[in-house]
Amino acid sequence: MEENIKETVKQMLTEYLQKNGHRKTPERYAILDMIYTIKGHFDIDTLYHSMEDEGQFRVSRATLYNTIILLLDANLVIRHQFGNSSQYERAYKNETHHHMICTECGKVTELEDENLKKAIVETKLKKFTASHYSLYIYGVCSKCTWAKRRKKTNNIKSK
Amino acid sequence: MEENIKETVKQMLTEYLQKNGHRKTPERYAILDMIYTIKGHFDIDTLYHSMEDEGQFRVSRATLYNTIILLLDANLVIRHQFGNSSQYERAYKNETHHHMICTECGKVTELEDENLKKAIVETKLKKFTASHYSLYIYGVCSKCTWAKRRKKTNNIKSK
DNA sequence: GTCAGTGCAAACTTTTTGCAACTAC
DNA sequence: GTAGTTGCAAAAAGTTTGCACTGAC
Repeated sequence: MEENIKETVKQMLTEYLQKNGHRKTPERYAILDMIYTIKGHFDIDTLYHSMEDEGQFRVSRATLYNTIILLLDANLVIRHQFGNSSQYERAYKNETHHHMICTECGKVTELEDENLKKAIVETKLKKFTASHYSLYIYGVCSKCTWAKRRKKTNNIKSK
Repeated sequence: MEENIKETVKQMLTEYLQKNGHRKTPERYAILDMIYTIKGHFDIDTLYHSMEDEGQFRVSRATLYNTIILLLDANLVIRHQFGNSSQYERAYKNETHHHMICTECGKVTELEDENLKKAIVETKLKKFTASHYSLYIYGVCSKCTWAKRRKKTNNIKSK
């Protein structure tokens, strides 16, 4: 099943490259394969090291940046922008999910909610053709809620 | 009315600073004032120049970064992360809106939709206390849709 | 008077760019 | 053969940090 997805996205890349007059380089396929091996989010640096360590295929960071742009355009990867650096994740056969981001510790938790998904998809947009979306809910995770409460109590005590 | 908002946020900042044992520096109030003068999004660089030009108050970039962190914590400013640099906007009395981002030209359009807003706010979250959220809808704006269509036609012709 | 806060410059991180070498076509 | 790609290193862009000085308390 997983292998099936990899084969499919490989074909999608081939089609995309052909249609747009780009070359089918081994680097591009190796990067795509690695991305569809990683589960969840990753940034360029993580991808760079994964390629070398697990993927046994060395590519430069420049090539990673170039290739990611192609893959974004081919709808094979999506980009997120929480934290300092861009985060990416595979786009094909990856259920759309929402993100809860803790403003205290930066932890990102994924969230599935059918009603919410439905509401967003059904929203009518003017002069715009939507392809995908990202919902980020900011707040404080349970762990940090307790940490914050402790801190506040201490502040009061020390006064 | 606008002045009223500025007065209110100034008071909110004073309260926040007092509660957390921070000093009431003129820089902090000048920055807050400038932020509530700007309509819409801004990044640090824009804010830096606005302070000098319109606000006639010179502050260093370091202070801007420091102060923004305080204002985020005080819920007086919210941060967005589209594009390369962080974008900010005032938080108080600023209706929550959603964003449509064109993946071709990068243009960001704001969107108001009551149903959508309701659906998001009413979503129950586990182990998480939400404070605010951001919805980014990616796609192609009408202008770029036409540009893309033209390009495609040309490609076919040239083959 | 003291220490939090500021300005400055240097450092750091992430991303982009220019160019020579390479290779898919 | 040639133009699209790659790797490298330098540059750019955005943000953080160290430190001396300043000013809010």
